[in-house]
Amino acid sequence: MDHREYTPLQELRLTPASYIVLGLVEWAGTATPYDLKRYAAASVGNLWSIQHAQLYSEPARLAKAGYLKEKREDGGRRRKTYSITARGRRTLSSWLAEPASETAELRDPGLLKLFFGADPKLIAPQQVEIHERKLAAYERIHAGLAGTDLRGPRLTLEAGIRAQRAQIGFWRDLA
Amino acid sequence: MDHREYTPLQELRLTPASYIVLGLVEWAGTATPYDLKRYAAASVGNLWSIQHAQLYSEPARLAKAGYLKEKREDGGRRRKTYSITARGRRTLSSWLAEPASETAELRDPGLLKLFFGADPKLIAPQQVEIHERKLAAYERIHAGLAGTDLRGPRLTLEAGIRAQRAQIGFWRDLA
DNA sequence: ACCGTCATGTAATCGGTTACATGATTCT
DNA sequence: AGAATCATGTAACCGATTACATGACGGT
Repeated sequence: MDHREYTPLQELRLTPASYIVLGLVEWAGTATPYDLKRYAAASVGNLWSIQHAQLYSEPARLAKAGYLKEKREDGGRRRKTYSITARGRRTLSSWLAEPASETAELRDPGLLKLFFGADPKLIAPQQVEIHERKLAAYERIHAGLAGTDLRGPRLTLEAGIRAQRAQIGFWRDLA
Repeated sequence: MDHREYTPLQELRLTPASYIVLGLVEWAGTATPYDLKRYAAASVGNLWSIQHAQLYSEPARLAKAGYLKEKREDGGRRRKTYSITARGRRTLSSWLAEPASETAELRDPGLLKLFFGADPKLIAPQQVEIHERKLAAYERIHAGLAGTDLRGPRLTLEAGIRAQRAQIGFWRDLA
């Protein structure tokens, strides 16, 4: 008797990058890797950046596993266009429904230097500058989002704004 | 005529993990991978965590490139012990001296879900809980550091504490 | 025509993670 | 004595980054 179970198309680990792709494709309805690149750069990229090459490999992986549908255009470039499948949609929404258990790390190169004894006077000014620039960018985008129905991105930006303000305060006090 | 330049022992990219190892080894004077694991878990790990397996491979890489000296003990376990070389020290301190240009990303799984439309009511409570726990841990460690000469770690913790407070505020307001 | 930048994609490499393994201690 | 946890290490895999390439298009 054969006890092997039915294996789904492919077993793969879903990483944050996977969910980013799934999320963007669902939002867009249909997208080529290059579209994804532009969407990501203008939105999630601020929170969680992705290399453009991965926006080619990751959708392919997801398609092979049945989360996305892949369609190749016939003409010249033969671009690939992706759309989300029912399975993909289910996976995405159940990910959204369960609370995130993992905690984020700071992973700030500036802080790392500080940890190992870098001179605060030396690095603080640049850090202030960096975070202020980020803050300004966030606020600009946030303003552009007012009145739209993009609630998620708007809220996320607000979190980012608070984070930048906190860091600016920290480095200011140091300098 | 031969134009090849003198090549250093090995060309390798120094990643944050490299500097963490260099920094810890310099601080400790001498350390085995297992030592590094313990040091990291108790200190930098809060800011930038590292898998323990990498604390075996990374020192080996660094040693091959001349940043660390590797010594194998003769007895039973034949453990490897690392210490920093002059080259390693130079590299570390010049890294410390130049300001960090790259900016840190939030990379918070909770925020990522929020971005893609997760229900705030659903995830906010857990996020508050997570960040409060982190905050408490940081404050405990910070208290234990008072009066020591570990300036870098102390300052870093203060940054972490501010960051946690900012996030707690954000998620509280959401809920 | 030429040059630079944007558009679009593939290939190769490697850092980092996960999985696997086994000896030593401590606890019950 | 057996179980559980700590100590210590290697192997394999793979996601992510870097490098490489070429076509289209707008400006000079």
